[in-house]
Amino acid sequence: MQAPRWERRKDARPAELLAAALELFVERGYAATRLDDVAKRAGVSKGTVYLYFPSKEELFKAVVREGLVPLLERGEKMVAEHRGSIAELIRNLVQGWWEGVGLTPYAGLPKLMISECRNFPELGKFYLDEVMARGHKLVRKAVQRGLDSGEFRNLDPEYVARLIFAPLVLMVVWRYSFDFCSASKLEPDAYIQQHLDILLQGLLAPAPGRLRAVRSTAKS
Amino acid sequence: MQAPRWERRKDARPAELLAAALELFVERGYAATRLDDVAKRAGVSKGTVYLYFPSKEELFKAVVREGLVPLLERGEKMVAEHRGSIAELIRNLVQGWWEGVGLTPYAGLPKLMISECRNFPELGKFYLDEVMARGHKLVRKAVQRGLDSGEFRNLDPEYVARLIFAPLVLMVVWRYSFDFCSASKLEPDAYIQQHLDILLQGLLAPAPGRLRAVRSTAKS
DNA sequence: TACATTGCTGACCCGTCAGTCATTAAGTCG
DNA sequence: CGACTTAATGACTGACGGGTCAGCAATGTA
Repeated sequence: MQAPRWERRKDARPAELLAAALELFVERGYAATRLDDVAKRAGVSKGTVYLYFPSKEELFKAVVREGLVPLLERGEKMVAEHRGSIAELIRNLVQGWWEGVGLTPYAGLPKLMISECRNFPELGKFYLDEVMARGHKLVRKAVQRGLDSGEFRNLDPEYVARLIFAPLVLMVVWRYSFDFCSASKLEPDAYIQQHLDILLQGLLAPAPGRLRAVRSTAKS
Repeated sequence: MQAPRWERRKDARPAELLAAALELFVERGYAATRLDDVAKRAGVSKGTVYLYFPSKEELFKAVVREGLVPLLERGEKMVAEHRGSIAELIRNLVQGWWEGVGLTPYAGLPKLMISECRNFPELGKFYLDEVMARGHKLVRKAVQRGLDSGEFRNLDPEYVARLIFAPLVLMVVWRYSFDFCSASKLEPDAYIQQHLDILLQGLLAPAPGRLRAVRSTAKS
């Protein structure tokens, strides 16, 4: 009459374990997450974790892999297929990142990787190669198109690509660290719009016939 | 004839322990740093650490306190005493931060706090109140002066202050995390100059008689 | 030299947690 | 139902590291 103490659900376990692990890694960091807790949140015991993943490290890698690769593919498709102004493409990439990462539990991964990759260099290298380099390349390609067409003024696409996403990345890093000490008054949408507003005005080539130089006067 | 096994140096110990702790906390993070190693790097044994600091947590707090308060005082003075264009003031603040933090061992603190503050909320609150809020206020005040004088166009100084430092903070966070997995090709000075170049062009009010709107077309 | 003071040592204690494995019981088949 | 397979359990091990403290040795005093 009573429910069985546990059920056999071989197919569903890995996904449930990955979801639980993502939550806890993001909440507490890699080192501070106990596999007992991951198991409990997934509704199993610790031994079960080891039926599906050979070690804590492999579990971590699986979480990162499952989460971000599909999003990168979406972004690459956007760059390849976009027609129209590059300013618009950049707005769309930022918006897509915000919806696909910023508003999902995967928003915790940047902070997680920043925190842990120095103590787990193999994981860091994996994330750098498979995620960051690929994302960066995608954005740089978009910027390059803006340079080629003359829509943007003459700037280094390497740096511009970083500058586009730096405020966004830092925002989600923030949310998963300091926001738990003190509620942030930051309104993400307004912040993003203001960033894009300033950035794109800064990038656009001046209208023909008018140049305003903004030069550094700092020494060195 | 041989040197004594150890010497009494009551006055010098705390500073040496703080320096060793800063290095190791920055290298490995708070949780992963063993007090045995801090002691060894400072040339003493673990017991000695507990003669000068009541716990690992208090040691951590002391490190943060010693490092950043003097720098904030310098920045506040710069804002209060500056005469001339606000674009110039912002360049100077950024340059001062880069020289006083970015190029020193304290550049590791942002990554350290980001990594640890969620697991040590008391530390996070301390850093947020004593360091970040104070630094943010200082920058916001500078931006406000630019708005009041009409040098900048009409923007939210709260967000602008964040946008000024986001790329810089992320850069040092990077340096203390991913750079150990793969040498970065980033040239910090050029990156900073390009950031300021784009940002300040984005902030400046258009010359009278010419307006170019850069509006969002993304849906909400 | 004898004695007192105290900065410093390092072996030890004890809680924690990744990883193991003997055991248990859910599901399956005849 | 009984025999069998295997998903799942959870007590256990061993390593690790924060924190303690009894004793030692460097220094001061007479």
